[in-house]
Amino acid sequence: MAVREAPVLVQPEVDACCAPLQATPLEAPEAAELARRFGALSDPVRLRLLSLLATSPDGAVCVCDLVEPVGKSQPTVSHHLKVLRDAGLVTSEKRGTNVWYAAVPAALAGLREALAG
Amino acid sequence: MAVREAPVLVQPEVDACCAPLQATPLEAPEAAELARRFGALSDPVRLRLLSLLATSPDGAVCVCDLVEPVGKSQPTVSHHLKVLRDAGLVTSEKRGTNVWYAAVPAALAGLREALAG
DNA sequence: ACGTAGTATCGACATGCGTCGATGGAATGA
DNA sequence: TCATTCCATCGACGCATGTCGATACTACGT
Repeated sequence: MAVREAPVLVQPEVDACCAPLQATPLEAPEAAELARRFGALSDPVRLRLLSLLATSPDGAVCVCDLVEPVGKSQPTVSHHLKVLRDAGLVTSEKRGTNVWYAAVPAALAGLREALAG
Repeated sequence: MAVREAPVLVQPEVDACCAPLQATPLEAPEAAELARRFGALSDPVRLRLLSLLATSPDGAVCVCDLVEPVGKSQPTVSHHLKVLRDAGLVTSEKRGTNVWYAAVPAALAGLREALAG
């Protein structure tokens, strides 16, 4: 928890998954992909982690500073971060022995559009 | 599947669950509630059902017209509709022997706000 | 009263998922 | 070289969830 300098993580490309629910009836493949992404948001621990990243003034947070706030074991936090990363909602970057995570705003925007009216 | 007159369903009150993820770090109770709602969107069948309701020109669809499009058994469709209703994303109304379901746009808007940047 | 059609519920099964302790692996400092 | 710190992976456990067939229930038509 010592003072560290937060790196600025590169934001990955994000592919806009699906058309809005209200546009046209969702087909099976689109629905599966959207469900996978919303599934990443369907756990309270993951939402809190994502919120911690999104509200970080530096834009990135070290894993070591994520474990205590959510009150789960280190392996559990690592697991959830992996789920978020696989869903494209966060990015990570190794910096020495530390790993920094950052939210991907464009990915959140993409999900928002799927819910657009 | 005969021609039926679609009723206009009353839209229920929706309580704005949570502040945006980017506003302030999500606390456990808020996170649990948000996760519950996103969990309702984490299944492809439910997303397709919701999309069918949201794209219906009449604003409401009879259950009997939802079973075939999603390709699941009637009990399974009934189960998913219940999950969506418990999450406040859809409303239902009995009309004779039929039950009509409609999307709740305000609920979708609430989730969109939680993702707002 | 009786049969029929439309939904919801029940019971059961398989699978997925969250959780943790233990372990492995990489990078740093002594 | 060795110990330490940080993070990811593994293995295992219990619980939640998606799915279906069978069944119960309600409203309607005859």
